[in-house]
This record gives sequence, C-alpha cells and structure tokens, in this order.
Amino acid sequence: MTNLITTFSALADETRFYLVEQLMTQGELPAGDLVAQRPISGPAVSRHLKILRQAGVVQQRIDGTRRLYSVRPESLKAISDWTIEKRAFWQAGLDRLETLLDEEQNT
Amino acid sequence: MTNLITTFSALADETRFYLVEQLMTQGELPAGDLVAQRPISGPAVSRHLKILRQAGVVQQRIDGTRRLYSVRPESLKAISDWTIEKRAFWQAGLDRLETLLDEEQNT
DNA sequence: GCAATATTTAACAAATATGTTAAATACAAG
DNA sequence: CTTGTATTTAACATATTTGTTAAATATTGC
Repeated sequence: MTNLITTFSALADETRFYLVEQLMTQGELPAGDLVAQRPISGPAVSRHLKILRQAGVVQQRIDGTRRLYSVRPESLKAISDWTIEKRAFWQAGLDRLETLLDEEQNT
Repeated sequence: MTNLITTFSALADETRFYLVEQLMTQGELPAGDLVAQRPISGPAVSRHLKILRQAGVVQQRIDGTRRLYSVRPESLKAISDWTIEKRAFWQAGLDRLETLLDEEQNT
C-alpha cells in the first residue's frame, strides 16, 4: 500500500519518468548514457537514479567503473495489480459514461 | 504522457492516495466526510482535493453548501493503459525471473 | 603508482509542497 | 436579513525537492 505511494512518487517527476521509459525501451544502460539524454547535470541524474533505486523501480549492476541500470519489472507489475484490483470500480464507471454518451447520440 | 506524470504526482501523497481509495470504495462523498476521516485540518484536505481535481483524478459536484467528490474512472484507466502498453517489457522480465528461480530450485 | 574515466556525495541556493489558523464565501433555515 | 453550517481561499512557517558546482571515490590502463 505505502509501497505503491513510493512508486508513484518515483514516477511523479518528468526526469525520472523519462529515465524509466528509456530503460524499458533500450534495456540496461550505464548512468553516463542516461545523463547524455537529459538536459541536466550528471549529479542530478545520479540522484534521480538513487531515488528510483530506493523506490525499487530500478536496479543497479556494477561493471568496472560503470553503473548499469535497468527497470525492475516487479514495480510495474505492482501498479498493474493495483489497477486490476480497482478495475471493478473504474470499469463500471466508464461503461456508465459510455452508455450516457450513446444515449445522447440517440437524441 | 505528461498527463500521466500529473496523475502519478496526484497519487504520490499519502493523504491524496487515501482520499482516492475512500472515494472508490465508498463512492461519492462530501468534503466534510473526507475531512472527518483524516488527521489533518479541513483546509488541508480541501487543498488536496483541489490538486486531485486539477489532475483530473476526481470531480466535484455541488449540492447546496456541500461539495460532493468522486473519482473519475478515466484517470485510473490511463494508468491501466500505460501498464498494458509496457506489459511486453515487464511481463517478459518477470517470466525470466521466474525461470531463474525455478532453475535455482532444481539445483 | 599515476593519470584518465565514470559516477556519486557534499554543500548550498532556489523553488515547491504541505500544514496551520484566520478570514472569506455561499447556501439554508428560521 | 441574520445566524449557522460547509467549504474554500489567504497568509504564513517549515520541510522537502531539485538543480548547480566542487570534491570525493573507485576502477582501468599504462
């Protein structure tokens, strides 16, 4: 529960969200490559990566002097699971909305 | 895209996450009822509700002097859609993890 | 060991977020 | 139209976040 909030916090920042999307599409990448794709300094990216790591969204692997980052799939699954858990609620709501819109068209 | 970040921001706070969960399980509720369930002041809750509304997570309906809040299902669906869009990535990752763990058991 | 490279930590400034209490607003009821 | 109730806005203090530059740390290759 509280863990989900931490995950949302981690993704609630443009830079971090972008880093995560990059890592998902490009796979494991060294910190330096991630820095190169963002308009902020290395230390800033480094701190964002630390926040993502502490939230369990990414993991780090050491290779010589480089730090290779990748997304932990479990974190994405946790979000997915939550939306599924609440699905009964929002699915019903959307269906009701759709019905209303359909009825409007038949006017 | 940027809209998702706003949604995550809205849910990245204990109070707001709790408010949203309350509204999902209990349905539409007046601001006062929500205040009663939280250990913070009315104005604080009011401002959180405003943030949720600006992020499109909740909507407000006026009934006399009361403001009735409810969750907008579209916001939940947006999150769900994102996890589905990235599913190929994290599902594969989890399967690989599971395989690794299975192999470990057979050692 | 020494220089070069990759990355993080430290120190600090500026912006943002969050909570509080007091005041404002809006409607309802007598 | 005055009082009471529900809620939001204003003003303000404090804490957290985010970015910057400078320094520290660790590893590689001569």
